[in-house]
Amino acid sequence: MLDINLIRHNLLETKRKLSSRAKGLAPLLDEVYALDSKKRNLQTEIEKWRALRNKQSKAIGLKKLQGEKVEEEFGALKEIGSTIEEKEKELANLEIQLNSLLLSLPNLPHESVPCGGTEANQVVRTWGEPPQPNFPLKTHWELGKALGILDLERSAKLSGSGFSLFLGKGAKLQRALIDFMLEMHTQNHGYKEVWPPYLVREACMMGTGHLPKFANDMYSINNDGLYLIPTGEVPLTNLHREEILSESSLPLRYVAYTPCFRLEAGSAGKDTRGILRLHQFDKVELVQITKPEDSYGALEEMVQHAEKVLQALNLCYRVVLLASEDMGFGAAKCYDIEVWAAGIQSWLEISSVSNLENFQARRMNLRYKSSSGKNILCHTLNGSGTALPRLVAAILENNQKEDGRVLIPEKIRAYFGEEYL
RNA sequence: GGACAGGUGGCUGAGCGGAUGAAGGCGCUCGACUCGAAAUCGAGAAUGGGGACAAAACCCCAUCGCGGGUUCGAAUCCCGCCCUGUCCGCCA
Repeated sequence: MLDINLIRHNLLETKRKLSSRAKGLAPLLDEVYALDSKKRNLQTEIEKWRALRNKQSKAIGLKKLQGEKVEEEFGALKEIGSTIEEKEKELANLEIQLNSLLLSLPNLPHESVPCGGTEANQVVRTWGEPPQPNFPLKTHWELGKALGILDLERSAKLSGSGFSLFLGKGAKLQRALIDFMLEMHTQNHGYKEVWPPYLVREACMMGTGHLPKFANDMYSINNDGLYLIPTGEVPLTNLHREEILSESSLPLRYVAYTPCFRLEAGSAGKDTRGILRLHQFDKVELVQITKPEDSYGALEEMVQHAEKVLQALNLCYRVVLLASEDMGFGAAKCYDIEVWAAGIQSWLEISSVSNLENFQARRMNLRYKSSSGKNILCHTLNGSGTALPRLVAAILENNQKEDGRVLIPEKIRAYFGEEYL
């Protein structure tokens, strides 16, 4: 959520920044501005009436205590009461309009973010070399099927398209990769391991910004109003919703393995082969909660934490700084990490690391008490460290041998136990 | 899922229709005493918002789990919901 004070005092600047994300957003800010001033006028008026009522009610109480008659004063006060009630309804209405508008606006891009669409994305660095063996390369779904570790026919039988089913060594590989990544982030990068719920309340989804705008992308439980998490970011970031943290506890670093559930309503027909786009997939997620002045340092750090995973697995990747129009809803700045998949000859987005600044913190009222005694909104960051299906796809396709076997990266053999799939 | 008991400031805990934004205690901050500390004494200290202002002081409003209702007036009475605890049931 944007800071209403920013819109009040720097309307033009805010409009300019927001416009770089998508066309048509600037007029909404005019609307916010108008609603807000209307709201404040009405609020001031109501408060004057309330002050009057409080004063007179108190006077009645005093009189009554002294045994004086007070009944004749009730009429006038009752009238004030109904005036207030009427205006309060009007105010509540304004507030709902204003709030739903504010909740639907994306975050402002950081000044270092390039303006434009995907064509303006910048490759920041590339690591490793795409493998170029001298035999025809198979895709991960061909390899998975041939090795008997990935059965997409049967996952469709169970759940329809957009699900995966790993068997035997394929299943074990999932477990090994999860374990490997959790160990790395907890032991080397200072994250605290968390095993959170995968169903959360509506308030959590509001807090991270997945609601109200993206209800159509999520699975919900109509029995009790809970939502299946689309990413581990949701439970991790919401851990401290509505809290005032102590300054010394920051930064907080959390890592969790979770499954992720996405309806993918808007992506019908995209990435239909293999396991590149699923309704349910697994991910190791990193989250940091920091002081405002520390968040951009933390962002660079987190990208490197995710990179370490790919480096350890010896997978070629590149880091991309996303342009303003390509970033997610709440991000002020975002890096994607794309891993090379040799079989399908493509870069796969395997991690997305974002600084949300105080966008989520404002929604979830997440603050810390500074040494001066002030309560200050925290900054929140999240990033995948990393997503599993695309990691598996990359390992399969990049490490395949001519005879169809797949070499297990050395660093996870301790977790996996064998040299080949 | 059922029954009962609860939800009040950083914590504990009183208040159960009016002068209470909230007693007492603990903790915290500042000051006095002290060579220093402890003890003692004094003072201060919630959050959000609006107004005014260069800014602060200041004025006002809201907030006692959340949302409604009754009332001139609600932490207090009524209704609904959420959460916590205990017991019972069910269950991995």
